[in-house]
Amino acid sequence: MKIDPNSSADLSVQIAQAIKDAIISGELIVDERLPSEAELSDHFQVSRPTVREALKRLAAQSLIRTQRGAAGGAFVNRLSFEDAYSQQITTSTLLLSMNAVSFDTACEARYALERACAPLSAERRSADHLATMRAEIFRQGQPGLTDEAFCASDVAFHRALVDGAGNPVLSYQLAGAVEAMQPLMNMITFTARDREAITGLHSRIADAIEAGDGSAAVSGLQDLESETRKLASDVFAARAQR
Amino acid sequence: MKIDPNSSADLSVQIAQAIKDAIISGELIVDERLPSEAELSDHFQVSRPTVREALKRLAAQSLIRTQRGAAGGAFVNRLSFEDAYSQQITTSTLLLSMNAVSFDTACEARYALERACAPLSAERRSADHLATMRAEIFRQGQPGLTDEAFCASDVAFHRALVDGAGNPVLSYQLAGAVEAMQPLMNMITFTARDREAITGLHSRIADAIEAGDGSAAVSGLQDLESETRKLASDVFAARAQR
DNA sequence: GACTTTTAAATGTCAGACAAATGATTTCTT
DNA sequence: AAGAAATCATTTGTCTGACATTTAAAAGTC
Repeated sequence: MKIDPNSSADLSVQIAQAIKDAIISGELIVDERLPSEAELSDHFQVSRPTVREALKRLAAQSLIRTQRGAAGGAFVNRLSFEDAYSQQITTSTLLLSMNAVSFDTACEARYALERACAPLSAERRSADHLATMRAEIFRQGQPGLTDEAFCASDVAFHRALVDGAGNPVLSYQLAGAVEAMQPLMNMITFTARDREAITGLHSRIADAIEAGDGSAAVSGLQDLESETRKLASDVFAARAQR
Repeated sequence: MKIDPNSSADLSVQIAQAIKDAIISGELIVDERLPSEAELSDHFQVSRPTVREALKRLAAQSLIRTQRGAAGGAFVNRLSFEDAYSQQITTSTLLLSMNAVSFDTACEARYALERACAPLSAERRSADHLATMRAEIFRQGQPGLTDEAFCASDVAFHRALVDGAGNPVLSYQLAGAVEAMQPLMNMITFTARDREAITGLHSRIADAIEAGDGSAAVSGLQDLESETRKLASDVFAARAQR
C-alpha cells in the first residue's frame, strides 16, 4: 500500500484508493483489521485527520467498518447484499431524478429487466413469495388507499416477483430498477379504473407464476408495461395542457 | 438540515445523512453550493474536521464535489451515468468476490439480464455498435491472445450489445452484471476449441442483431449461457480432481 | 483597455490535545 | 480460589488552532 507523493490528487483520496485497491486485490481480506489510525498516518507520512478522511470515504461505501475501544479499529467489511441494495437504490434514484431520465426510458428498462427474471420466478418461487404477491394484490384492491401506498404496494409486489427467482444477484440488480421508479410513479394519480386494470394484470401475473408458466408471466408484464406507459402519457399530457 | 444531539450515532454520519437527505429531497439542487465548512461547523455546532469527515463521506458517493479557492466550496454533484457505472462495477465485483457467489448464480443473472435487452438492441443498435461487436469477434479469433485479453474482449462485445439498446438506464444496470463477471471468467482457461465455439455464438448473435431478429439473438444468448456454464463446470471439476 | 499584482476566501493539511468507549488486566472481596 | 469491582491501555471520536495552497476577484500599473 503506497501513495505517490508527486501526485496532485488530495492525500485522503490517494490513501482511500490505496486501501480500496488492497481490498479489491484481496491483499486485505474480509474482517481483517487495518492498522490503527496512528499507524496508518505514520505509514503514509500524513496526519491523523487526513487518514481519518480517507477512512470515512471507505466507510461511506461500506468497504470498512470501525469500532471504538481497546480491540477496536477499522475492519474490512463483508459487503452484504442488503448494503448493496440500499446503495443501488439511492444511486439509481438520484440518477433518474438528476438526469431527467424520461418516464418511458426508466419504465422500459425496469420491465425489460423484470421480464428477464419472470420465467425463473415461475419455476422457483416459494409459497411465501406467492403469498406476498397475493397479499399485495389484496391490499391494492382496498378502497381509501392513497396513491403513495398503492405505489409502495406495487413495488412490494414486484420485489416479491423478482425475489421469487431465488437469485440474489438478480434481486440486487433489480432492486434499484424497481425502487428508483417509485418517485416517478408517485407523480401519477390513479383513478379507480386504473387501479382495477393494474391489479387485474397483477393477478394475471401471479396466476402465471403460480402455474409455473413463465411465458404467460412475461406476456402479463408486457401488458402491464403498456398499461403503465399509456397511463403515464395520459397524465403527463393532461398536465401539459393545464 | 438538522441533527439530533441525543443520537448515539457519530456526528459526521449524522451530518452526512442530513445533507444527503437534503439532496435527495430536492432541498439542495444540482450545482448548488453548500455553505462553507466554517459555516457548516457553525450551523451544526461541531468542529471543522467533523464537518470535513461528513463531506468526504458524501464525496465518496459522488454526491458532492469540492473546489478549492476563492469561489470554491462543496457543490451538489450531478450524478453522471459514468460515475454510477463505476460505482456499480466495484460494488458488484466486491459483492461477488466477498460472498462466494457461485459461478452459476452470477452467470444466470448476467445472461437473464442480457437477454432482456437483446430484442431492444436488435431493433435499435447503431452501425457503430454493430461494428464494435464485429471488431471484437475478429479480435477473439486472433491467435496468441491471452485468456485475460479474450475475456476483456468478451466484455467489450457484450457491452456493445447492451449499449445497442440505446437505453442508458439499462446500460447502467447491466454494466455491473457484465463487468463483475470478469474476475470469475478469468479463472477459466480456454482451449482453442472453446474459443471457437464462443466466437461462433458471438457471430450468430451479431448476425441476429444485424438482421433485427430479437428472438434469434435471445436464443443465441441462451446457447452462449449453456456453453459458458458447461465450460466452467468442466474447468472446476478438473480443478477439484487435481 | 490590457496586463500584472495583490488580496481575500475557501479547501487541504498538520500538530497536539482531550473525551469516550471497550476489552484486558489487576486488585479487592468473600 | 472464585468472582466481582476497579483500573488501565488502546483506539476511535471530537475539538482547537494554525499554516499551506489554490483560485477568483479586486486593485493597481502601464
